[in-house]
Amino acid sequence: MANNPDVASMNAVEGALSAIAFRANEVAFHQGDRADHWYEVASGVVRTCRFLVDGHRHLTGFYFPGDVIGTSAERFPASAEAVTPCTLISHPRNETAALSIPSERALESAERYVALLGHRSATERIAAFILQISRRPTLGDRVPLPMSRSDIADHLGLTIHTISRTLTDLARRRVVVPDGRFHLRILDRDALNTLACEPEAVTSMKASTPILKGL
Amino acid sequence: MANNPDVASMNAVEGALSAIAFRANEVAFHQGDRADHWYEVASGVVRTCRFLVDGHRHLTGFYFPGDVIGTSAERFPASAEAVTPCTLISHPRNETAALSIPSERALESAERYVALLGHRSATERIAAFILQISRRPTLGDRVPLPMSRSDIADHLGLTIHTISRTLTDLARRRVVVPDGRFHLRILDRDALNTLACEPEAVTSMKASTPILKGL
DNA sequence: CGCGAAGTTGACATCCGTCAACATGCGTGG
DNA sequence: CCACGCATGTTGACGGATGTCAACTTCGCG
Repeated sequence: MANNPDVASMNAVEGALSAIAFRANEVAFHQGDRADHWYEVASGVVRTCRFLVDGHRHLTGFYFPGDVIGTSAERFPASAEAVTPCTLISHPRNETAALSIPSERALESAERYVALLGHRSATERIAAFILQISRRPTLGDRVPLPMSRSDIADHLGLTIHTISRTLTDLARRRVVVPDGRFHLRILDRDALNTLACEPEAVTSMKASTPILKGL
Repeated sequence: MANNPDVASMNAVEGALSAIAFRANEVAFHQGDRADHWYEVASGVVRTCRFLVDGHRHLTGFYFPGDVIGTSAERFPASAEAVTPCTLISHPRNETAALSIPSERALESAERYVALLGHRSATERIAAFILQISRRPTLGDRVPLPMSRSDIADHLGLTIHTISRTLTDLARRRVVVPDGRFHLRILDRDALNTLACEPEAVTSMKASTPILKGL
């Protein structure tokens, strides 16, 4: 329902584009579905989910306006659900160009993600998460956080309790404070960067696990 | 040095193949190098590593004879080192066919890996790790474990102490026992499967993080 | 006003990392 | 053949971070 002609015309290069609106928590597509379309977020926020047999849910990512979903494989490796009411533009999957580059990017971000989940504390994960969101264009120090604690928890591999406690602690330390119901305000970006200490890969090194033990 | 003509001829479909031998801990290629060749493990075991600025090492995978390395991207996302003395067959990267499928597979295994690191206990990770190795063809219940504890730790996001303790515990419970210096013997594969409880993704589900809480 | 969902906070338990001591294996050199 | 030293692995004691359980609060909505 509620098509959005403005949005649809934004990218109307070919004829077959269509904009689809979703209510919060509606499912845009399911994991395993044939990916004969890919999607661009026009408005709202989307999450991609995988459900594991042990009952856990794993959110592989959040997608904001301008982001694209479902370009990397022949079938969707995760389902997509609306975090907020949102509009998606669906693109038929015939332009072959859209294939390899996003795939590499997906792999790259997967690797960064692995590093994040590997051995990092709750504070580090949350700091990195906030910074990641804050880094998208046109955003200043006011970071949207439209997803629930449970969504964040399932994305970072933590519990809602730890999320809550850590955010309270960051607020007490005046690093990021709540700003309205669905936003955070970054007060001390340097501190946040230090906390996150992004584990970017370096090209060469001899050290093993212990941090600069005997060096 | 020490080329292996038997191995080199095994796959000699084109002319430009070459087999290269490496001693244990030698580096086959570095992270960031142009991937104008890809490699097939002919003998021995190889690990792929990423080094993070915080001094941690992250092993993205282990490769056994028959496995291929470095097919997914234009530049190697990780360096490759010999775990044991090994022989690699290098293939020039011109056949375009080798690109997209392995890339999807890499992404898929990355996602499984993320699920593994997400929220799973040391025992679950180690059980899954052993099962993963044991699953390769021609292996029975005798699982090769040629890599050091430190390698396993850096792969699973644990410490060598936890690895050691957990293996001891699994042996005490008669699930897997040491079998020679570099092998394990699986005594109770069912128990191992239960412990690992492979978090295979299912296609639909409503549950959130808590395991079947109110259902 | 009341109810349920979501979030916060506290008490407690548990897992795993850290520190430290010791054991084992292996190569080198006497 | 043994002595020694270093790398690797094992084990124990301990503490801290985070999950679990439970109580309470807040918010949105009828």
